[in-house]
Amino acid sequence: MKKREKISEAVIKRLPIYYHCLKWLENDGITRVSSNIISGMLNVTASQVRQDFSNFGEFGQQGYGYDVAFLKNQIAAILGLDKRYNVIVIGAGRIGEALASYKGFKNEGFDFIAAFDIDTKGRDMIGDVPLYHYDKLEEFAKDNRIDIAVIAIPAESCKEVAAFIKKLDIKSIWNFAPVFLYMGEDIAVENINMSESLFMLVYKANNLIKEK
Amino acid sequence: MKKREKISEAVIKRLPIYYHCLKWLENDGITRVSSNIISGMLNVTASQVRQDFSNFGEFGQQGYGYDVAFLKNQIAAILGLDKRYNVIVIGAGRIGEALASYKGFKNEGFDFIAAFDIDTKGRDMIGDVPLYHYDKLEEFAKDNRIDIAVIAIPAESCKEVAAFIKKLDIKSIWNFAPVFLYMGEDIAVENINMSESLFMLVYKANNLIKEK
DNA sequence: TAGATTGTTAATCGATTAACAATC
DNA sequence: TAGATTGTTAATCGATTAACAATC
Repeated sequence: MKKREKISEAVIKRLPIYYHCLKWLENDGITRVSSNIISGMLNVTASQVRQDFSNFGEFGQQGYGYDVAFLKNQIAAILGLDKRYNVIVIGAGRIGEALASYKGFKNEGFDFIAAFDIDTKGRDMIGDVPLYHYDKLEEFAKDNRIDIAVIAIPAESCKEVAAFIKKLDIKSIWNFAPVFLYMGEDIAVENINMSESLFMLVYKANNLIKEK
Repeated sequence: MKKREKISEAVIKRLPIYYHCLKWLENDGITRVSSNIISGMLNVTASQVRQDFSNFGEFGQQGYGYDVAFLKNQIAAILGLDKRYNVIVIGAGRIGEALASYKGFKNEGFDFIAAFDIDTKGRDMIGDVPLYHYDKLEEFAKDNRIDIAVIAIPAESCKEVAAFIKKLDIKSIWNFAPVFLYMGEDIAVENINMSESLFMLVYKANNLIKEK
């Protein structure tokens, strides 16, 4: 992997898309692909595909294209998907429950090791994941490596919980609370903002016909 | 509202953010705001704020700024949030259940009127929303106006269900299946792709220290 | 070899930022 | 009026696309 300068957000956003595309090709038994074919499968130009990849190294061969399995692994490595991650969920409401119970994450390298809530409602598990009172989080964090904390609680307490997560020295927050969370330089945050997405959908639908 | 040419995605993506910001100001009893203050609250420049708004009209006053309530309503109207929408959920698994049960949408103008699944598991409601067998969808669509269909099913059947939704003449799809759905010009789609978001998070976390 | 396709440089396009006249 | 802040034009910055030499 080439030494990377500063890769733009736009490029990074496309990496998971390439990754999925390559996984799909691999599942189909296809071993070889060109930037042109990728361009046809996704909403990108062939030029963009080559430009994007060349940020990280030279993964292809002139006259041949790219080896699907090799390229997939390279992109996985760039994204950090060659490692496993320990994940906890804060908030055992419906969203927290859905996330903790979803079986698909394990395949991708994400192990959901615990869930926490201020009210466990008598449950001690959600799906296969042990559920603890939120009070136990600090102790749990001492005894376990936690890579990612999922926030799945109402907006009100989101910032407070995020600050606590930072204090526990967890480096990544996946935020489902309807709040745009910005935590500064030394902690990674991704916000899933459903209502923003829903509003965008409505805008798009209302402007379908007008656009040409 | 000014006659709009072609507004860029980048601008549209910021509208829901402005909207939330203004709602927040309004709740706080603040009646007046400048582009400079908005810039301070969000991750945008004052210039960008004014540039964005001016795509749709002249909402401010020199020397004064913007009236919060007025601006909020203008943006709501641009997004189409001045109307109500009928929503159905396809898939009564954990995600579908979480969405159908979430009370917050009603406030924003979204009425969840029904859910459908190929296996209702003996339930006839999820939350306050009636649950029907998927077979009943076509009939239901004849008797009811459906503005938005939420897809909350596994990846495999997503495209098929999406095609059926299109056939029913529903104009918007909010897709939670882990598939990038592209449906062409005459139907609006928003994809909530959780695994892409999770991958981005991992990339960000792995590149925190290196960046500067 | 001839054909195909990469990686990269240069050209274009679009979005963001800066600046400022207009004006409340 | 003087100060503040808009809406807009021009300048800058960055990302996308096109083109092509290198080479498998």
